[in-house]
Amino acid sequence: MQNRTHNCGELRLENAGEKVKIVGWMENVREVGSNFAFVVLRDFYGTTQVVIENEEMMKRIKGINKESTISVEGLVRERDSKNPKLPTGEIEIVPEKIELLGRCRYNELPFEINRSREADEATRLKYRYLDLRNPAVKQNIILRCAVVADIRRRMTERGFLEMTTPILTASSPEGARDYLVPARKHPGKFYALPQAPQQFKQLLMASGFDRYFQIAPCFRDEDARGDRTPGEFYQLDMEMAFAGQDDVLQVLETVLVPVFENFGLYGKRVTPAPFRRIPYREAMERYGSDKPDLRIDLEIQDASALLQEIGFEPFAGQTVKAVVVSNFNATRKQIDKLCADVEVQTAQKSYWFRLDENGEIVGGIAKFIQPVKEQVIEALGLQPGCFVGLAAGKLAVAQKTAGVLRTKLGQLCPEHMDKEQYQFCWIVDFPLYEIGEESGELEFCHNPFSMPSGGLETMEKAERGEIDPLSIMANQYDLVCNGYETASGAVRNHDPEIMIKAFEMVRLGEEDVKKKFPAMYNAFCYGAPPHAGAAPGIDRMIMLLTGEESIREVITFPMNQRAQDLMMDAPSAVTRKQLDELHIAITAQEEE
RNA sequence: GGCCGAGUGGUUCAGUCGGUUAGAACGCCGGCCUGUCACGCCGGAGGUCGAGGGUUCAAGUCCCUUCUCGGUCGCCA
Repeated sequence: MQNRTHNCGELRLENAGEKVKIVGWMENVREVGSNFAFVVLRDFYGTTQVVIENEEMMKRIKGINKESTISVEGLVRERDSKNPKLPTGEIEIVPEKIELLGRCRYNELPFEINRSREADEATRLKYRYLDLRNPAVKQNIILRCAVVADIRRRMTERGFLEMTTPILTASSPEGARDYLVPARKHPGKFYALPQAPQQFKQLLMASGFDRYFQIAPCFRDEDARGDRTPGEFYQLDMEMAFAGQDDVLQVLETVLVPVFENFGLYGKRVTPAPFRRIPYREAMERYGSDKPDLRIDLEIQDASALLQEIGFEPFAGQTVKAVVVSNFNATRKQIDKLCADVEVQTAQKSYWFRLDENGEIVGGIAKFIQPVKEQVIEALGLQPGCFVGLAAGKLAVAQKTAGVLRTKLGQLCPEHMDKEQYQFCWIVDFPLYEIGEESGELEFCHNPFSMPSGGLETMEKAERGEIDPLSIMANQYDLVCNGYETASGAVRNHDPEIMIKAFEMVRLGEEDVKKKFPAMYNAFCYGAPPHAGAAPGIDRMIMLLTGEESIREVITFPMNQRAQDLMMDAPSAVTRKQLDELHIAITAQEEE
């Protein structure tokens, strides 16, 4: 027999008596007698048991290290003792011929394949090809393939064309740090890897493509987080011509809900479309975050007027935000841990007190609350058994701290957080401008591509000083799921005149627009369609679908926190000749 | 770049107040075992306690420096 007749996951009782050939990795050998053993053969599809019953085969097997690849030809036989936990647990193979296909030269591996998830992460990344042999690790990647295929089908069905855009492109003047690529033919000049195909997809709209999408690689030279891989990531980049916010939201809702229902952990427990739309300011006020976890039923209340003047120093003259938790029964130890965690994450202190079962104010800052007890109970709607978490500071700081407090309190109280579901919402009406923390001047809040709400009229009013620039909203939206930002998009600014006015507000002008976005500015001067789009992050979506907390678990070959590929040893030094060709001189060299 | 945590046989960890020969589980090697499936039983090998310096009669343990990994803040239009 040349090729395998079956894979390791498909043989069943009805195959008994057939002569077959299977191939795979020798996962384990269980010797249970002098010339009697069970060999577990594993391939992509599953595992199948091979039974060794004579001296010849025993010798053969003993000469082969585990994790070698072998082929086994033999007869399928019903097992004497079946294993109901395995799909192939009713049969075994009685081998006539065992061939060694690829020898594993080591009898000790960096980690045990089936327990690789417990191993040190750097070791896993270095030996990622072994880590991926673990079916539990491989499963996330398989799911990712299925999800991407499903998204492609759904987008294509809706008339979106999948188009690729350049990977070597121009450095973009704003946003994250670029990855630069030296241009051999142009000494001193550089390509950049795109942070997103943003400008290209908008140019496609100007070209008359009506609906575009791409599973697009994006490159940003920024530091990693648990939910953010360094270097590169993928997004479902999409854009629609002659379309507005409602069109984009509707497409994403109808594409993503079935994806989460079919591939997620919680079946049909997915927010039905249309999702709630929460204005940015309201989200900050009620949830203390622009990516609220709506699985938590707690909301933030304002307690500034109530608590500012009670003589508790940290509250004096500050905005005070409160999170009230009913039927609270966590321990003192848990509360202290909670406050410590909040402080680590926000660099802000948080405060608390409780209204105990007897209606007494106790714990934390109780003695400061005591004098205004009745007003506090009334204003915050407290019942006996309530816990009140408090944060204070300038408005944004108090909101953000209370937001973290809210999330942690939700996670602490199962009664207030129904975890087993996907809760979606849109955050809309982001401010177009903000006062930059360093500059103290007006700056773009998010990105300069979004259409200001109200368009030209709004910008003219702002120009004449009739409205505060800070009150201008952008037609921009984020998709949030379970506290993660899963997509970001906008109705784009396709009008050169509005673009210039938007730039003028931040002390830039026509020349700056032309310089920063020459292609887009010029293209839009030749008749551009109104258009809108968005970009859900694929990696984060797979995290949500698999329940993984580390983004590295859903990427085939991830880099570590310091943006190194330990398996390929990237980044690495290059030869002098390569550098010379690229007209690159290294001025400062790290000790190596 | 700041802060927090971790680093001990191949792997995951324990190691008390500084005190005898640094332990366990899994893995590996050898032996036994004819229905295992996380097989079992017996025996064995395997350690520069991340690195360097210091305190001490004595350091895995205390102090200083440094490296590495993870988390977090800054950063991510």
